[in-house]
Amino acid sequence: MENKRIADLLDEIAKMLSLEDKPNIRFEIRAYQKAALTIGTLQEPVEDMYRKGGTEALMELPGVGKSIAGLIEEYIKTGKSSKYDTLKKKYPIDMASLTSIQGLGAKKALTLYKKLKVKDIATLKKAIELHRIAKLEGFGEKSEETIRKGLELAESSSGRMLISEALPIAEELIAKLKAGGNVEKVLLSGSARRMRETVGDLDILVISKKAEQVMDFFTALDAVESVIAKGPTKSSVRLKAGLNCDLRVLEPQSFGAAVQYFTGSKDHNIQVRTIAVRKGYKLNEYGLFDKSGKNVGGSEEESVYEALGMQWMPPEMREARGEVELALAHKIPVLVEQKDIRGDLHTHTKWTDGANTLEEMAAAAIRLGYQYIANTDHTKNVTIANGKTDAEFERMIPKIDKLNDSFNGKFRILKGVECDILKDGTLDLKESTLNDMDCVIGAVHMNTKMEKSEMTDRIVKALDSGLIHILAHPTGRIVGKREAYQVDLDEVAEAAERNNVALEINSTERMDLNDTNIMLAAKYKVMFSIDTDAHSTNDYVLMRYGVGTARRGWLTKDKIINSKPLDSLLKTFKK
DNA sequence: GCCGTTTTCGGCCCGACTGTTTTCAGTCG
Repeated sequence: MENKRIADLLDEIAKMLSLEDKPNIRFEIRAYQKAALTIGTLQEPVEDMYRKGGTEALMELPGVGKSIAGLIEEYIKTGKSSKYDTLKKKYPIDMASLTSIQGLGAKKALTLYKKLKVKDIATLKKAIELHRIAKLEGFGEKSEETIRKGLELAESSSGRMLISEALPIAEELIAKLKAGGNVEKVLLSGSARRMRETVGDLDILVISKKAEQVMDFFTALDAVESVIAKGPTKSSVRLKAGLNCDLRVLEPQSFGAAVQYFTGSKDHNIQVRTIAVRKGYKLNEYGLFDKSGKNVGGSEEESVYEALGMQWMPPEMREARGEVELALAHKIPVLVEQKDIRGDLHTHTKWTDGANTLEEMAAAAIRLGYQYIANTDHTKNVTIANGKTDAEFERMIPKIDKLNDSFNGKFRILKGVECDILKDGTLDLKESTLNDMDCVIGAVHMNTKMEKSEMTDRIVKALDSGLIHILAHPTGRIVGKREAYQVDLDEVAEAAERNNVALEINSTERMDLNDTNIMLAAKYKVMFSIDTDAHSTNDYVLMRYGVGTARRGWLTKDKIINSKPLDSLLKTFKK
């Protein structure tokens, strides 16, 4: 039983509870939502916890008490929940799908069911086609249009965009807002500031005395497709690029609280607010107010946390994963930064499937201030990428040596290879060839549909060869496109620790390892390598997203091999 | 339904915008 299934069950119960007409039901709803969140973000399978420690163990989880622990027990044992079934009988609606549509919540969904027998996406579509929603009491033409558009959006995509696509869009909007005048300060907040791998929308905050002009300017920008809402403090638009953007105009004295609030995450904020309440404050987006109603939050985010007895923490950490406790203890780690990165250890050239020559890749890296790159082209088994043989790699060695001579010691190309890990866990090149390389990356590319134990053994065997320095994209996932293959990351991390192999944080749309897997792997004494897997000189810019992901995994500089100077990097590569 | 450095009972984060109705419920973040 996956945690997600249990979390979804609790979430749907919460949605159905919101239809109940009972006093104080909203707190029960919140309790189910909170429990769903806890379980949804848990690393360890809840089922394992239950098998080991029963309902007692479940009740240790924040937000899980006697009732919900009992419900989970029932669900694990029988695959059913009587509470869920009772509610479902009363509300036989596909709540999860319907409420995922923007502008449609549980209450409206219920009305649609009662009046129009809408119970899922298909029946909703029909109701819209027949133009029946607009005629309902409490609805209207605009409501129907909102739901129709929301449905369209939900169907056209999952609604989220890669951070590497969204952040440049946000930065362009911010530049426009600054250039447009009337603003004193502009800042990106929301999940993009937290560097989540995908973002659902953009949240931009400004300080301005001329809110109306700013809103007019913003909603009239070329990048805007349509205006969803427009008010004096908040406007919301759909961008042509395919995502929504909110703009909020704030007062200088509340900017700190607003930045804190809108950066989120929501769950982080709930924890921070709870602390505020406990200390006798009230925290909202306008400030941190003491009992006399005085705003003690200030114009900076730091001062809000400080007033609450907390240390400021990087936005990437704010996911309610224990950072609040660390902040209260003033033990927030110093996370790796982009400026710490001294080189890129996973790059490709024209020789296999890249777009640039090695000379061009080196020149671009030098311009970025890097001390080194590893040239890691593909091996023969990866035929679609024009992978090379042992003999071909051997022949490259003198060429790279010659090129390195031309750098006069100021830059170094490491002789490398992205060696395919074959189906049986052996490597695609000979041991003698790999031993001639400075940097050997092991990677799984083919035959990825294996049993979990089989895939785990395959990778562990490759690591145990002692020939690999870095394991590339350890889980094989591609955001929004390809699921991770079945693999036991604990066993892989253990093997990496045993063999002194760094795990890659691949900065492309793979985002692999991702933040939670980094946290999982970091329980072991392993190092990480943040790489762009660059297939052209343009790809070097992706490094910031890999660094962002590493920061979301709470990694410090000393855990990142490519933050090391060349000589100490080469020492760690010596087997 | 959960929880406790104020509590085992009585709290639980909080506000903006929209649409429809005419004072507010629903939705969202």
